[in-house]
Amino acid sequence: MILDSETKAVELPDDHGTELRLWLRLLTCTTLIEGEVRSRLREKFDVTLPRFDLMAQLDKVSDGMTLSDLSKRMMVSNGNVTGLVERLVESGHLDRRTSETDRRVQFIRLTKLGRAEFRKMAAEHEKWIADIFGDLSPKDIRELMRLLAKAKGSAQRSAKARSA
Amino acid sequence: MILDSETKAVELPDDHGTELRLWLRLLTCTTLIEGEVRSRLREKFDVTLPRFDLMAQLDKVSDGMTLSDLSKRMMVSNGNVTGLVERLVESGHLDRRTSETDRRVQFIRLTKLGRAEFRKMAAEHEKWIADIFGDLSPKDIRELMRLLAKAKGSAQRSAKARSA
DNA sequence: TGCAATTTCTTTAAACTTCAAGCAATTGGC
DNA sequence: GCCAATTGCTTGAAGTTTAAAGAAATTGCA
Repeated sequence: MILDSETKAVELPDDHGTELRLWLRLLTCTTLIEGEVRSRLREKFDVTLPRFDLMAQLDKVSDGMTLSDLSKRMMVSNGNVTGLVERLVESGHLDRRTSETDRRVQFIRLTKLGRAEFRKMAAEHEKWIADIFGDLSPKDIRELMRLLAKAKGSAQRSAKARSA
Repeated sequence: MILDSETKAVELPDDHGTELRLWLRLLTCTTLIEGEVRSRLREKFDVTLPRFDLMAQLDKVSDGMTLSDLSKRMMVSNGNVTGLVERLVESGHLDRRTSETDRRVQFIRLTKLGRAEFRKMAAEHEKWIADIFGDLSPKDIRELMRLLAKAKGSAQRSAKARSA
């Protein structure tokens, strides 16, 4: 143990091991849960996770969303969304129509079928998530929410500093 | 607001909203950081995240690892690892040799080049992560570690129960 | 021993993903 | 109005990923 002049424990200047371990744990945890959700979606509804995620974004709004909005909210590339939407229009879950005022813009909406199917899946999905986090107390959840918000803020600060 | 007989706020029996919000926040946080790490790896070292992750697994051991070990540790499919290893052998970062006692098994190792390049990247990577989590106090980190461990355990319990 | 089950790895098809380049439309000076 | 910059979206190439099926080798048990 290393102590400073006032006899408090201090870190070595470049020991960044704890942050790295935190990141690996965060990643493991997310990957584990994501894999579980992916399996269940495929098994029960024969749907992929990206499609579910995209429909989840659209379910939040009634009047549709542009491709750019979707890619920002899903934090994936534009080209990615183009392909996903294409396949979901093909399967009858989505509906696209071009903006009247800006012919570059496409508004994407859930069709009646798409919304109905999504709602069924979402109800199950919510139960799965509740079970997956079932061992956490309400207090644990509040603390995690708080600390993750702080981590997110920190990551955004770091990303912004780099790109500046 | 719903109150129980002792006048404390209670949740509706199947309100699983808090767990869902927790999951979304966890996912957002991880996606954000992962994207940032991916960008920096590409920008500074022209390497993809999956390749970095694979080399990170191999760097932990001196005598190599089988493809199955790799796929378990990375939590990805077997076929996925086959392709990644193939490309990394091609580029001279990895080395494969067949087990003498079991001809199905391939031991994969970092080459001298591979290890040298990885070490350089890893040192930078560790600093990036430290910066990304820079706003968190040591106590925040400890708490997050603890709660994520609990979440992981809970998720594993849930996954196991389903597959049983 | 014999052979069914298991394990290790590869292959295949389809989907997902990013990045970079490019096209079309709009916007914002001037 | 003109035109450079920006915005919204698509395309193409390369790579990653999964799920499923299959090949090869080993194991275990009757």
